[in-house]
Amino acid sequence: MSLRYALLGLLNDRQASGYELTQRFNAGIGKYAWSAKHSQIYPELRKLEEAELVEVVETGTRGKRIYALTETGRHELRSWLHSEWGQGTVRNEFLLRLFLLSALEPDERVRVLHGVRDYAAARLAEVNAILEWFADPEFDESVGAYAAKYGQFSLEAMRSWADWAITEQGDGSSD
Amino acid sequence: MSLRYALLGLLNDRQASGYELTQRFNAGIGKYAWSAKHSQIYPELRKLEEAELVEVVETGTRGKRIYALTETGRHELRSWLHSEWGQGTVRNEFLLRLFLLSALEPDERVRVLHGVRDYAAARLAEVNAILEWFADPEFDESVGAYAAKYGQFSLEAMRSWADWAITEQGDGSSD
DNA sequence: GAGGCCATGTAATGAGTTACATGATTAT
DNA sequence: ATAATCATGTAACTCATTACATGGCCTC
Repeated sequence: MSLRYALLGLLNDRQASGYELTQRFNAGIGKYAWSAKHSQIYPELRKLEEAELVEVVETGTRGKRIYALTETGRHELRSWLHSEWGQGTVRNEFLLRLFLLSALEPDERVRVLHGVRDYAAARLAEVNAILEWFADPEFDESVGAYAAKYGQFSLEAMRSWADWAITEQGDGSSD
Repeated sequence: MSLRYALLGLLNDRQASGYELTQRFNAGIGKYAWSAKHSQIYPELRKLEEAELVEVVETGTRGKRIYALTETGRHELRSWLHSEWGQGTVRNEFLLRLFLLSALEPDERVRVLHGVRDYAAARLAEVNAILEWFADPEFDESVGAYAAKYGQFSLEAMRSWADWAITEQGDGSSD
C-alpha cells in the first residue's frame, strides 16, 4: 500500500502528471525511501482515480493527464500519517551488507569500509547542497525539507560509523 | 537477489535449518535490513542447493534439513560484498512518512514527531542492550556487531532529528 | 530528418506476502 | 490430552522490475 500513499503525498504537495511523479520518484524519495517505475505508477494512478482519491484536473497534448488530490484523498493520506508508525516494510540492501561484513577477512573489510565512508561523505555533500537550497527563504516548506534534514543527520551517522569501524579494525589511516 | 545473499551470509556465520534462518530473519536483520517469510526462505534454500551454493550437512527428525555454505557459496558471498555498494534496493516506510509529513497541520505534526522521538529512544535502548551483550569478551565478532553499532549511530541520529524537528515546530517542550 | 525528451501504456517475469496444509515433539 | 513450538511445504495473490511498444514535440 505504500506506493499509494507515496503518490497521494506527492500530489498533496502539488498536482502532477504520471511522468512528473516518475521523475520525482527518481529524485529524493526514490533514492532514500521508496522507489517506483513508471510501469507501476501509471496503473496505480488509474486505480486511485477509480477510488476517487485523485482526479484528473487537466489533460494536455499527447495523452498528458494532470492529477490532483481529492478531499477524500487528502483525508486518506492524513489518516495514514496518523496511524501506527512502527515497523513498516524495511528493505535496505546497504544495511544487509553491513550485517554480513564479518564474512570478509579484516583487510578486505577495511577496504570496503573506506568505500562506505567515501560513499557517505559524497551523499552528505549532496544533501547539504539541498539543504542550502531549502534555506533560501523563497521556499517555505516543501515535502523534502524534513527528509533532507533527516538525511543529513543519518549520513553523518553513517560516516561516523564507518570511521569507527575502520579504526576498530586497527587501521587508523584517515582520508 | 538480496534474499539469496542474506541466506548465504547467515549460513556463513553458522550452519542452520530453514526454520532457524526464519527466526533469525525475525530478529536483527529482518527488523532493520531485510525481511523474509518461511514461505520464501524454504524454496530459496532449495534453489541454492541446486546451484551448489549450499549443501545439506545433516537431516533430522520431522524433515529437518541443516544447510551449510559450500566453498562456491562462500566465494559467491564474498564477491557480492566486494561488488558496488551504491544504491541497492531501498524501501523504508518510515522515511516515506517523513517525506510526507508536511501534509499534516503543524500541531498534528508535532504530535507525530513526539511519537517518532519516543520510538527512536525505545529502539536505541534495545540496541544499546545488544551492544552490552556484544561487549562481553566471550564473543568475538559475530554477524551482528557492526550492524548493531550502526544501529546505535543511526538511532541517535533519528532521535536528534526528531528533537530538531520538534523545536523547529515551535514546541520546545523536551522530555 | 534525426536524436532527445515528453508522455503513456501493456506483457512477461520475478520477488514477496498471506493463507492453506500437514504432522512430529515437548512441556504442562 | 492439549497446547505450544518445531519443522516444512504449496497455492493464490499482490507488488515490483524489465522489456516491449507507440507516438508527439522540440531542437539542431
